[in-house]
Amino acid sequence: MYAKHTADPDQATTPHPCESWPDDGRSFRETLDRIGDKWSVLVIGILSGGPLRFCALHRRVPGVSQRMLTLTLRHLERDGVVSRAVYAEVPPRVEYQLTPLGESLRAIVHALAQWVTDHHGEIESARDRYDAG
Amino acid sequence: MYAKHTADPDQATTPHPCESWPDDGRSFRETLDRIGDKWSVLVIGILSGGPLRFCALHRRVPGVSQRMLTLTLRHLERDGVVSRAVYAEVPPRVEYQLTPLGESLRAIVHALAQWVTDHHGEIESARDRYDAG
DNA sequence: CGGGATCCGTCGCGATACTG
DNA sequence: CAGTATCGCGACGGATCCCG
Repeated sequence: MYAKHTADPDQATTPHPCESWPDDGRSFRETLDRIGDKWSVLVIGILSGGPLRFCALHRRVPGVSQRMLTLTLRHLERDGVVSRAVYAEVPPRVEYQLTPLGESLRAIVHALAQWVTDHHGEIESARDRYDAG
Repeated sequence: MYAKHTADPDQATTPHPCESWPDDGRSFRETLDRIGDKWSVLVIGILSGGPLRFCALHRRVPGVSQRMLTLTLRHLERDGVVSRAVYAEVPPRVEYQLTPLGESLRAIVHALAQWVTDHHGEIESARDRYDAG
């Protein structure tokens, strides 16, 4: 809206992609919506321990429904983050595991898990303080 | 709702032998729902560049409505990630900035931003491949 | 066992209008 | 400038049934 007042692109004032997102955050959003949706991070974190079958995965994400787990896995598979291996056996077996692309997310997901673990108490007390005041 | 047929509160007695998660994901979810919601990461990333007023923030997250920006900021404030400073002036001025807790998220948010930037192309081609096959 | 299809409630989220 | 209030739609997500 207001970016017409000068011919000079304002990229000179953006040293880090974080403070002023490239593409104004739109291309970020597309990807972020996958990584940041309700279950993706949990699934990626769990799969970082090794390949798992659907049921085992389901057991380890307590709140998720089969539908959402299926959808999450489909999205992650579409984005090339997890791979799906079907073994034509009886009973049928399907194993999911991280692709190299997914592996490259491990550090971030683990850092996030660590952060949440470390600061969960702080956040809870912050909420109490906010709700009290 | 359904836990009437047994005296055992199953939600607290599931010692998941989780290989990769520090907990079973419940407390993780509570916090993750805030950090991982649609706009929080973008807002935190932008605020990592320094304090900003509401309008400036709004301008830097083009897709967000004022309503969602307000709600996001309220949630982040409640969780102690963002602080809100009101200056009783005319015109009114409100500045948002990261708290120390929020600062501790900078590295993760930045890493996430970097990852998205680095792998956005991979993900797009993965999607094309998936949609084609 | 894995998961697609369907029904359906909830609410996230945007658009709009109004206040201080 | 910095919000709050209200409305409404569409996506999200759970429950259920059913098939390979």
